Amino acid sequence: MSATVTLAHVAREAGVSPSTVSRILNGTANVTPDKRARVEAVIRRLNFAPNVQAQALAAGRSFSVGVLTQDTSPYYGETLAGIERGLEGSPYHPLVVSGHWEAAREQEALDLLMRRRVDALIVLGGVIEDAALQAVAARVPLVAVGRDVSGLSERCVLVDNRAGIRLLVRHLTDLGHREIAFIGGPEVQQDALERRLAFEAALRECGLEPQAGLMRPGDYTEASGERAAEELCRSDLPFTALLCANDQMAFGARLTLYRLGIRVPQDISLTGFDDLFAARYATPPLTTVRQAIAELGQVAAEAVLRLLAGDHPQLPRYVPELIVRDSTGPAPLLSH
Amino acid sequence: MSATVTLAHVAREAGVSPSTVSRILNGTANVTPDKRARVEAVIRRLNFAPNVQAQALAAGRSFSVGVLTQDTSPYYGETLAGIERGLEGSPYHPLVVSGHWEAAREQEALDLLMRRRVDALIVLGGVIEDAALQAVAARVPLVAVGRDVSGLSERCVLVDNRAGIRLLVRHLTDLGHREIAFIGGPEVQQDALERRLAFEAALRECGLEPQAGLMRPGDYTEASGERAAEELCRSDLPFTALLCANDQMAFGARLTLYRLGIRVPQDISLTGFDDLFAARYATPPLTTVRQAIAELGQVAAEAVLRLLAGDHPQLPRYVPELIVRDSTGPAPLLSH
DNA sequence: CTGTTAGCGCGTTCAC
DNA sequence: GTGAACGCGCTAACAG
Repeated sequence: MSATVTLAHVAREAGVSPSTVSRILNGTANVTPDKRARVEAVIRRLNFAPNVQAQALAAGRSFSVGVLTQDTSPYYGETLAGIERGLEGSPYHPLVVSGHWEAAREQEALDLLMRRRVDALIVLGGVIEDAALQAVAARVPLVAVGRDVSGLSERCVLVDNRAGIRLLVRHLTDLGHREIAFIGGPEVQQDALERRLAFEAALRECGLEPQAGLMRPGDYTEASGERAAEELCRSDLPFTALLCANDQMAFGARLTLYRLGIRVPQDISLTGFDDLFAARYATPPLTTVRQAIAELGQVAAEAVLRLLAGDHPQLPRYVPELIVRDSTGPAPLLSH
Repeated sequence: MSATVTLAHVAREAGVSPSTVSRILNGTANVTPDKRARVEAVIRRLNFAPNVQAQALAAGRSFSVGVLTQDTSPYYGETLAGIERGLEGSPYHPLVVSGHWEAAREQEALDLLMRRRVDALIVLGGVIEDAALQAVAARVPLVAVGRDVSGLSERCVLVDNRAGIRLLVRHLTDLGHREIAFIGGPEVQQDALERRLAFEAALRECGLEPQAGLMRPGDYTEASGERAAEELCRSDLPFTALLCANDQMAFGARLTLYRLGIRVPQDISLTGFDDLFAARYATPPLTTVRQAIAELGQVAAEAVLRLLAGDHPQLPRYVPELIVRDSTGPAPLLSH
């Protein structure tokens, strides 16, 4: 059990003071070339690696940015990948904790991150009150993704859910669909509510009236999409298109349609929202709205770095893009 | 900018010594009820949260376990979810870093984790030399998943790739398939090599001879499966089943088959390996081998906790299970 | 039971 | 340019 090498060991071995070693490590001041060479040699020989905890304690910064995520769905997986990429090259590293869409657990996660003295925070969604986020934002730079935190709007990376849903509805009505069913997300979440409202509004814009019987609640999971689609198909209300509030539910719905022998898109057109990586590999490939999730994560990370550097970064507004694939087609004559 | 509250503040405010506060925090020793009550009140009032860095430095343990993962594929996503679950309830938290399947970056990741003084390590796959892992294993408890590290075999959570592949091949031959194509993984990875060898062996067991023309290399990504399937279909060698070394490549291959108008399973039977969450939602649902990935992660995490507690946990051996879904069916008369 | 004294490993003044 | 001394916030002997 080789005892850990410390900066002091290096100093002694190199015949210099600890401060000198520290200076070389951080480039804090000039050091004679030969001394520097000597120290660097010792560092390599002893395989010295500075204790980050000690550095953090002494310098007052931990070089870690806390990330409050929610679950392990592909959605957050892709966002985290973006964050990792955004932090790459910087001395900062992400410390990820899940809140599981429960205010209490989100608060615990935030507490944990604060106790670990993260230098900054990235918040992905969540249902915790804005006040709690404002509180932590008062202590460290904070950027939120997919959620508009009151009082911190200029620190939020958002997509325009309204516009995205409208693109889908337009696309479907252009194809001749008039009876469009809808599976929504958990409305405790901002975006889920926005998408449902946007769906109803877009329908009206197209001269159609939302029908309660064609709208089912889901919770953004595949299983809920599967179930909701079942209910919709069992009811006798006819529809030729099924718009799901996110891709995962569309995947679930796809399974139900497959089981019932309903063809996509010949019998029913199917759409999602998010453009998860998997959407392209669905059968048939899923028509959806691109959120560029990974990019959102990366942008958030970069914004955090700027904040940490004392900047006041301008967060870009993201406009969703319609991605037409094979899961949508002309409306059939209503028959099933 | 409310200055951070320290243990010393609490002590002063409560009229006790810092040690007493520390004792109450850690339950290190008995304290008079009234003193304890007084201190706890102050803690709540001041909203005191101990600095984990300082605790780590003083106590010599950081309460974090490092996780070396590789990429952000669903495979690792599910494993990480399992690890998180396994650590839940314990005072330990995961610190995740990606190695991107490059020895150099994996080494960097390990260095980073050691500098952060993680108390233990969980290694997911990777291509770094065993020696490097043995080196870190000498400093902290280490558990590896999906990789057999020489000298640390009793610390490795493994699945029997041979057995899994054999289940698939048997399943296919039982269905009458004789011409089975194969898309393999990157053979720098242990499991990919094992699976390819197992495929050839299983074929022979069934009295069939592996045909080089029906075997294509992939890299475990959807895109590589897509491409490899294209090549296979363009070649004039007939086959009635396509066995992919993992689910993701099967998803990619599925897209190619869809594009070419080849029906699954009527024209070609398709199989994967891993049983990712998404396998059940493929169209048609994918026949595959269950690895219980999330469980593997959880088991690894629990093993690490036991090691940290001084135990010598016995890691269970995982036997893969064949999951028959709709992507496989009787072999058609060769025609396409 | 509880306060006092030392560090944990490093960064950072401050003088030299 | 460089070393000595001090402090970051907390835990752990050590006495009492």
